[in-house]
Amino acid sequence: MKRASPQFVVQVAVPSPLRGTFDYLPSPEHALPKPGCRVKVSFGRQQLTGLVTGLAAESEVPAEKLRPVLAILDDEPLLDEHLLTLYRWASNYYLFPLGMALQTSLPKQLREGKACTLATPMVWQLAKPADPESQPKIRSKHHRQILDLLGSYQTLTGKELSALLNKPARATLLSLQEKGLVEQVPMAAAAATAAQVAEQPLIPDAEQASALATLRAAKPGFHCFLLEGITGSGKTEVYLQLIQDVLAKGRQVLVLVPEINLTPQTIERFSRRFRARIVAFHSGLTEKQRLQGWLEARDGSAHIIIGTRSAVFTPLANPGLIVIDEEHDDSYKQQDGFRYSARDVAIYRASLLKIPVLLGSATPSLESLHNALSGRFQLLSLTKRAGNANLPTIRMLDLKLQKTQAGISELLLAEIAATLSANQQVLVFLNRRGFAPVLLCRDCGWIAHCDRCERSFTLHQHPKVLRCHHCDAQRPVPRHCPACNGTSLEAIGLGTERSSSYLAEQFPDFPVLRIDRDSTRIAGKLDALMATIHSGIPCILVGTQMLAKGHHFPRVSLVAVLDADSGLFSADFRAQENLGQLLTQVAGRAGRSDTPGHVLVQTYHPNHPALQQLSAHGYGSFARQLLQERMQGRLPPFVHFMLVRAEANKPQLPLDFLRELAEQLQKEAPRELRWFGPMPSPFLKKAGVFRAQLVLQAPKRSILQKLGPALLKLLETNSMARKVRALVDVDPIDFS
DNA sequence: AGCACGCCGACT
DNA sequence: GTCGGCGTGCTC
Repeated sequence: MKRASPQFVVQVAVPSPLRGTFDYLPSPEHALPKPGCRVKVSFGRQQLTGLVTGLAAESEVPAEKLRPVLAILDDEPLLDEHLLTLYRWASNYYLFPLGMALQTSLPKQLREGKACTLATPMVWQLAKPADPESQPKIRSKHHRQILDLLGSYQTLTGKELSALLNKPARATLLSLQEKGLVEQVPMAAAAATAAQVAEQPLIPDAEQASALATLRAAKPGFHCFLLEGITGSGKTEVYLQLIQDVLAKGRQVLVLVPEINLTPQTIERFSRRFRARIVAFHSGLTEKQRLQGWLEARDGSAHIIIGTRSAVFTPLANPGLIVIDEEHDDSYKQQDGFRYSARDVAIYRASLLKIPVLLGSATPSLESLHNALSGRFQLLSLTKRAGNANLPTIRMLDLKLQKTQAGISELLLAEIAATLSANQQVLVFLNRRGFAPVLLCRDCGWIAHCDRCERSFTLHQHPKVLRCHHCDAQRPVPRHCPACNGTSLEAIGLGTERSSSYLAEQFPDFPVLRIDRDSTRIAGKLDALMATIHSGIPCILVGTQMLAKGHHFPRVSLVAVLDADSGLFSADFRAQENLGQLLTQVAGRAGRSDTPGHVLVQTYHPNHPALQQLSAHGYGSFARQLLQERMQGRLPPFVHFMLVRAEANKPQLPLDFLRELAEQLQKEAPRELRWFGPMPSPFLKKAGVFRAQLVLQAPKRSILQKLGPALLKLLETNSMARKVRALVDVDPIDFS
């Protein structure tokens, strides 16, 4: 039966793993909620906070099943139409439920349905004089100081003023307010006063100037630029000067950085340059601060928004530019749940917003490089180091000709000694934490291994414990072999603890600083280590990737890579790309000031073409060569992957599940689709769960995308669906 | 996911 | 006798 009056249904995305949105009736006593507003609804037996994604004239669901919206939580949309479209696209592209995608990137308080009426912070500014002729005289020094500060900073919060003056400012402010000299205004209104430049930009060199000229010459609208600039070439200066242009037009800038780069120093560099409201989303924020930053970005009072992966979904009132620093960094791809790539989402967002996006890296991903070389992105290059610093020379050190102890060859030992006595610092890179990756019984061959992951335990000495690096399992170190009771337990292989303690023995007069996830677990420890390094005293740094990214070590003149070989012969087709990026990034730590640096790479394969190319011609040429190989091997970025993984507590279930899936999917599969599997995952068992996977490959993303809905339906209707946890990873980077 | 219903085993 | 194990069903 038809309804008498026109009736709308409200489409709501709720935080549930179920796909699609759910229809509700508008509540009779309220107005229709607008798309983008949060609502409270009953969902099964629970009450949830959902987001209105649209209104429809009618529902496909039988009318008697429809329940009313219980409450409307926002008068005005929390998310604008653009952001809603972006979320919808991402949910669709990454085959992840919209309601849950929304949930992962909204501040917690908003997810939980709390009101978002956080008071806009008030700031002080100079009042417009009512009568310029009759300015009252300022006698108090304290009064004068405050007026001067407001004169130069334009707006400041009471807290900021107190901090600048180093004493409470509130009483003085109130008295100045009484005299009509200062006034308090909400932050948002204050933002109308544009961001300003606080520190003069550096003078760009010829390459920077040319990159900037290209960036500035671009017509308004969506453009994607790839800034390929070697370490130390001044990419950040290019970002800053472009950001300055955008701020001058009164628009906001979103800057994405890898987690490891979001340090106080990065934020400080931006705030030194610009007198602007900068919001940084980092892990140290309280929920209240996170919400505050989110709201400031949304209402436009924040000019610059810096954040990691999830910041790509920050609402922006007036966006003008997106910058993605270190665009090759794997941390832009979320590895669980909503498996989106913040880099790709950012590019799509820029295209929706019709604004430019600037990707920067010393070691661009092959995806971006391919886009740049094929003309989809515009390529900008910085090939020279700023100032008089030179690029370090890279030398291979053939381990076949050398004796090693704790992974360190005699020749390297001598180089380290020479560097230290020349008052320089040494960086030793080894991408493995702990003392040794294997504990072996020499008598019977027993190996300490984690039965939840079926992988060997890593032996740690500080504290002395066996740890599984794939789950959180931990065991005491046995004194006797548990299998044969023998005493010939031996640590096999190499970790940062082992190399650093050996180096500490060899160089007792110099500090040996180990920098990895273990040694920096305690808050403030990393800062303390960094302080020692920056004091400039000769010392040895031993560390993992943590050392390779972001930090500048001006006094390091020797970089040693203990083991380059694991990246050369890996089954993972991205291993060489990652090795090249890692080696180049570590090498870039050396010789950044006036001391020339050099890099020693220990390897059993000094003539491996990848290493040769890298050391002789640098990453740029190495990466272009790899692209050729990827094209011939029909690998990304020339084809695209989608990975379906199944997990269960019995070894056979995931495989059976995927076999059934593959069989049914085959009926729908287009000709261009290729299959790999189903097969057990290379990393068969993780934290006690057995895993299998099916990889789909196609020459175009759209082919995989078209398969999405059918795939999801099959995952739901699979006869084993209740016993198996299945997930889809679009554009996966981790196949293990 | 989250929650409830429902039908079988070892405990105060 | 019941407390609680987790298989199964459902969510506009």
